[in-house]
Amino acid sequence: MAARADITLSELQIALMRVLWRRGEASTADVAAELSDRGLAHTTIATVLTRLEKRGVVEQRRDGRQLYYRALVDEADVRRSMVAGLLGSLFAGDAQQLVAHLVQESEIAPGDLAKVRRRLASRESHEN
Amino acid sequence: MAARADITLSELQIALMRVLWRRGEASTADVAAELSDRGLAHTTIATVLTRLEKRGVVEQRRDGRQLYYRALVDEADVRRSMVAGLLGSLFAGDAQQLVAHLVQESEIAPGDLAKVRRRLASRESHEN
DNA sequence: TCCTTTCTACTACAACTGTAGTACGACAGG
DNA sequence: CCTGTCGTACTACAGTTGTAGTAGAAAGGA
Repeated sequence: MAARADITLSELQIALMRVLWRRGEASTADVAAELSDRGLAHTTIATVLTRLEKRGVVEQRRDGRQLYYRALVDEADVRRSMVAGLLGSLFAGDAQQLVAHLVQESEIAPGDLAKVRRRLASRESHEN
Repeated sequence: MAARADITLSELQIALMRVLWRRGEASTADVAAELSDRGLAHTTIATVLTRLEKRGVVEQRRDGRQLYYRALVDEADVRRSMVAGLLGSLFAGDAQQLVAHLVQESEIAPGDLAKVRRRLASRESHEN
């Protein structure tokens, strides 16, 4: 639900969301614990979470004194809009160029393209 | 040159840069003219250009009263860092997942993967 | 020379972000 | 009951971005 077109999140925001996506629901403390390697104050985490809530990206549930958060957009939604954004502004909307870039920058090996295709083919059946 | 690691630009900034990349050098007016469909005031263009200059992303040359700008980073640099950023935060650094995403979201057809690979292969042989 | 057009420099301001401190209420251990 | 701890709410502040107005200088036309 709530597959809004434009869901652009910052790196930190995505990091928090990833915790929610993985766990389904998480308290502020849970999120802070998982991101403890960043050395952020827990109030920082709380602030970002509150802002995401205000923005409608996550929802908040209260249990006693604690707040539990749950994502309102899924990872695919965010990927969709952010990849589309990058594609549009830097690759003239041409995904082939993006793939070519990945290969040239050695982010992916040419042979892996076939691998991806095979993997997808076996997963989907209405494909040619 | 100046292939700094982190060159993250906003959509608007990229749009300005694209003009510079295409033309090599362009005055504020040139850039404004090419982006006139956005309905921005030319002072807006000038402001953004100045900020990019301050940030070291472009350089400025003065000719009489006019300022001419020239990119100090090339498109590949920006693509590199921005794609890497997206890859890292949203795809766990796994480019195969990104390619799979592109196919699944119909940004690219499975058959095009082979096409890209072929295209790159033939380019490779011409490469000096 | 004087008025008008054209640029740039400077200033402004609202959003959003990263980051965190402080205050205050609730709860658990003595 | 008292006190420290914990968690949230609120406040703060600097940096970036989008957006643009205004002032002042320069150049051009009459």
